[in-house]
Amino acid sequence: MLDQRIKFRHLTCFLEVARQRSVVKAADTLSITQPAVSKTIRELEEHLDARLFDRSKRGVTLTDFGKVFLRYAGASVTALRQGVDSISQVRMQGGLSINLGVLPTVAASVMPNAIRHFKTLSPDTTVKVVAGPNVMLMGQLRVGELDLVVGRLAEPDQMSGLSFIHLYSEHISLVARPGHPLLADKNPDITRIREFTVLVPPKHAIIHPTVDKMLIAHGIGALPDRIETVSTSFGRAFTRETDAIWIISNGAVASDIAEGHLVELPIDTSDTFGPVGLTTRIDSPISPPVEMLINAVREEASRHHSEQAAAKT
Amino acid sequence: MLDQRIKFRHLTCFLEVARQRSVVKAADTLSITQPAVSKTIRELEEHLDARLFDRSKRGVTLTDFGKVFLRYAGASVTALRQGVDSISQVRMQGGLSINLGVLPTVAASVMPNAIRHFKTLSPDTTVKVVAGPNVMLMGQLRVGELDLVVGRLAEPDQMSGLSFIHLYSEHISLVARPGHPLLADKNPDITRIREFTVLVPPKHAIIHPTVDKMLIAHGIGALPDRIETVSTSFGRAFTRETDAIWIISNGAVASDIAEGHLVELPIDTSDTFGPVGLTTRIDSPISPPVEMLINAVREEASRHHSEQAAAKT
DNA sequence: ATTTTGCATAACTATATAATTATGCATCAG
DNA sequence: CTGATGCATAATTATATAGTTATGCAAAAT
Repeated sequence: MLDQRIKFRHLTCFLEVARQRSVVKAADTLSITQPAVSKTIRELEEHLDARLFDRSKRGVTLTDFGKVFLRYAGASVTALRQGVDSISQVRMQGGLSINLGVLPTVAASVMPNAIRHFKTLSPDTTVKVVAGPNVMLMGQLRVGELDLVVGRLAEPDQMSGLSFIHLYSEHISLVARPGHPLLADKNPDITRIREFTVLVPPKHAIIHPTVDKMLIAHGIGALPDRIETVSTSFGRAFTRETDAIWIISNGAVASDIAEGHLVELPIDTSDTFGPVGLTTRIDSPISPPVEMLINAVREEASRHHSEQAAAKT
Repeated sequence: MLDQRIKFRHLTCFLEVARQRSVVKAADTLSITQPAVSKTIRELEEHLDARLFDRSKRGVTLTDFGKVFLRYAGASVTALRQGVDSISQVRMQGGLSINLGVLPTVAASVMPNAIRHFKTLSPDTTVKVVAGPNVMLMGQLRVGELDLVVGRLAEPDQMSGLSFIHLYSEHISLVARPGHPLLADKNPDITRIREFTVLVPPKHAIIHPTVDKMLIAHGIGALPDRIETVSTSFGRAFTRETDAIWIISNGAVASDIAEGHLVELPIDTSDTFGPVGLTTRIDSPISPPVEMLINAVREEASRHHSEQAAAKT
């Protein structure tokens, strides 16, 4: 049971004594007298009903209890400090803000609902949504310009210092407009896509290497007539109006497929199965607002996913 | 600046009022009178120099400040609660313990040093190291029996509810004893490995599908003479004493290769490049001791990695 | 138009607190 | 042996606290 009488004074004093391994020095930096420190520590020990320091005549050392408690005490005061800080931040800027990077896969599927849900929970937090090539987003995330990036797991060499939270997995799809010539055949020869314009992800896209591998695995070499694009809005419009074939992560076109605007080509893309999730920095702790957004995205993703699974049956 | 006079009484009272949206109800559940709650909230507001609630005649609502502060206040009391809990845990069990799952890749390379380093930082924390098939370890992690699993990133479908922190990436190696017949040729025909006994990871190993794909890509079908094993000690001994070829993640045999006990076959395994890292649960927050261990592993991994890079030049 | 609801304020009281100074006591260095 | 170091304890004091009861007051409900 938590002793309500514990003040932050006790914790900061404890932390200072632990850091300095000395009551006298701690008293000095805290600008109070030595007996005051002694007494404060004793109070804390009484409240916790555990000895935190071993006292000797040559300084003090943490007991096992103290060593353990040290971490939690630090976390506790840090949290409160952040709380006080963010209050003044709200006062100055008129609100908190989250900077969010969004990759194409989720930009149109999971994220709109997730953010909508988050905004009902926390309407005063400004969410800034940034789209762009994943290399750029990961760079910004690492530097701290972004708090969170949602999308496919980036290539290993870009992941240093970053943490990945899995949401679901998806594959890459080849889609075309309904009534596309290739679809006339029930089991079309997939190498025939070389006869058409193909929209492919550009070099810097996460799925580029995966797409390459898949094409090779299916015996399709270099595509003679190709357009490289990241723009799903362009890809969507272009594919619906021409005979072009669009190679794109499934999430980006899932709703279009469901609504019949686009049709998936019958090709085995199981090799392209890959994880979609949330990427964050490791070093800086996740702030509560970001944590709330993460939860909202996770919830929405699982809902979204179960819907998709249901739709397939 | 943090007001030292803030007590946990203030925070818990604040949290309760925020939760109930009512001073009267909060007073009830806290078993004190309504004016006491009013006063406590006012004190907290004075200490923070910010209004936390809008008072109306139909309950109270959080202000923007209050909404923001709420999260941090929650985090702060949670941390202290955990601290108090872990003290009693230490008292009962005579020490904290971390349960750690270790996959073969890192069992012999990164982890020994990492844990040694961690023990110098936190000698009183018992570290229990569990090895085993990854499916089992991931299951235990999800249930809470393990706090952390270190190794290759598991297949997407096992990653739900888990978070992955990238450490480095490695590929899969084909190794044999020095002086192996295949090595007589400078550029041996790799399909000839079918002529030998091959040790391969079993079905439930993380790298199993990757190995399968690689074998197919190199035009090697089913292996006629194969032994499936997870045991690196068996694999190591068997490979050194016979003409068997061992397909195993590079990390598990890196030191043997460096010391000349085993030799890598010259085969392109770049497709098998994959992330190695730390897997944790998302929902339960990472406790300070586990966080320290994570840092120790990360440090050791980057040191280890830079050494490897240096060794290659 | 009352009554009820929900919170604030005031007045009061017994404790608790947060310091202080003065002092004691063991250990360690010289 | 002596003094310095480092912490604990005691005595003291002004202030803060954590509650209490009693009361007020505006909005909402009846």
